[in-house]
Amino acid sequence: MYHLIKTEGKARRASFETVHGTVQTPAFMNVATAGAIKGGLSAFDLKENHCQVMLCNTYHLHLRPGDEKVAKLGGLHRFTRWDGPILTDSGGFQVFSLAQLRNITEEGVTFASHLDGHRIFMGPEESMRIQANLGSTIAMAFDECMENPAEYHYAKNSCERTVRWLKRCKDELSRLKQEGKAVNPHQMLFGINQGCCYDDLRVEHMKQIRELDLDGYAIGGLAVGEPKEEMYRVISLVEEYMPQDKIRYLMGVGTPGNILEAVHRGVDLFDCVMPSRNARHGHLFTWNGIVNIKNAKYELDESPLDEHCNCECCRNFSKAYLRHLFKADEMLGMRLAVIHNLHFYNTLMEKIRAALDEGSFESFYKQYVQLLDTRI
RNA sequence: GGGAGAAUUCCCGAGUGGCCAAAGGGGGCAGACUGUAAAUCUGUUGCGUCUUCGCUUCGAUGGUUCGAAUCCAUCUUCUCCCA
Repeated sequence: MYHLIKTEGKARRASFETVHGTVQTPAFMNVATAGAIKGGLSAFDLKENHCQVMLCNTYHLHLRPGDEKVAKLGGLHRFTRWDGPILTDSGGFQVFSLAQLRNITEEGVTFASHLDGHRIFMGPEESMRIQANLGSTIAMAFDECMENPAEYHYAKNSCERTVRWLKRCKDELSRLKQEGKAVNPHQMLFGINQGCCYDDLRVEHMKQIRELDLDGYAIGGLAVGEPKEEMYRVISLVEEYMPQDKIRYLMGVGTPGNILEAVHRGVDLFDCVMPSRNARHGHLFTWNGIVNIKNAKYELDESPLDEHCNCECCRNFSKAYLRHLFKADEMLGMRLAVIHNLHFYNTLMEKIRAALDEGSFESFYKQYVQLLDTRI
């Protein structure tokens, strides 16, 4: 259940109730693809770093260890020991990002496993069954995330099919819940808007999926190569047609600057691989800008990564030590870096929420949009 | 004591007369990363006013040659084999 607390311009401060707890939005979900944050963080690390929602992946968990096994083990919450909300991505994006050897039909998609190359079929029903086994708080609809740019007629057909798939997802999930086959009987379903950068397709698709009265709505197919101005334009366009009383999720986005811009345009929820992946590569977000910790200039730098940050890494260690850990390929380096970046993202969201609470979001936006965009 | 072989740019290691400032790794330096197969990918790595240019470099010194990392002589160091 979505409760809008306050708005400032398009920006929304809200809370979102789930059976696994309430999410204060705007929020950033921390990506734990295979049930763990890459870099060696557990659910308890996430809790300590102010994570509200963990995101796991249908496709990956289906392959390994297998969703039926996860169900036998009591579902993802019990399995990972994360007791907060979990959102599972549907597998639609993997079809797009694991590009090789895929064949899309009305029924679903056949594609090659990245683990051993064996052919996998996944359609709306399969995705829902897997997610029901995983027992996530929120299931995502099975969609097609198109290449950018996509040819207009292809995009139009794809959007129409995604609507049909969405209806099948909704039907299948309610069937599973009715038949007691969902680990989480209160599992929610979010629909995903597509349409590339074609305005009429985006709008038409949004209008159609909002009719289905789902628990939340996502904007998909962005940040896949288009210029960021184009992304912002599409967000603003689609936002006009999104229900006011439902949570809005911008999938896979993005940089701190992207997130601030999207909140400014009315988005509530985000996820992105960037903080964790970049952290593993030594690319760190701080309130003074980007730090590439591997740079030679930090060799003798005894100061913390970010003096304004309260994470385990910044509270205890110097840049010189962190750099050394990276150079020496010590696992601790990656772990500390990932902790820091996630803490930074989660803190960014806290600051955004605080600004909205105080009615000072507009000035916060003006103060940070430049900094976050050009320096971070 | 006798014999054989080797010394290459930060490291390992190709190269045996011109197309060699010298392959390929590693390391170094820098950059990328947006619903996560990837601890991955890209660029760069002798000096110079960084150039279809010049200079210096392939253990050292001297020589052969129009031209040498590559051939010859001597020296130095190292490895292996026989005593």
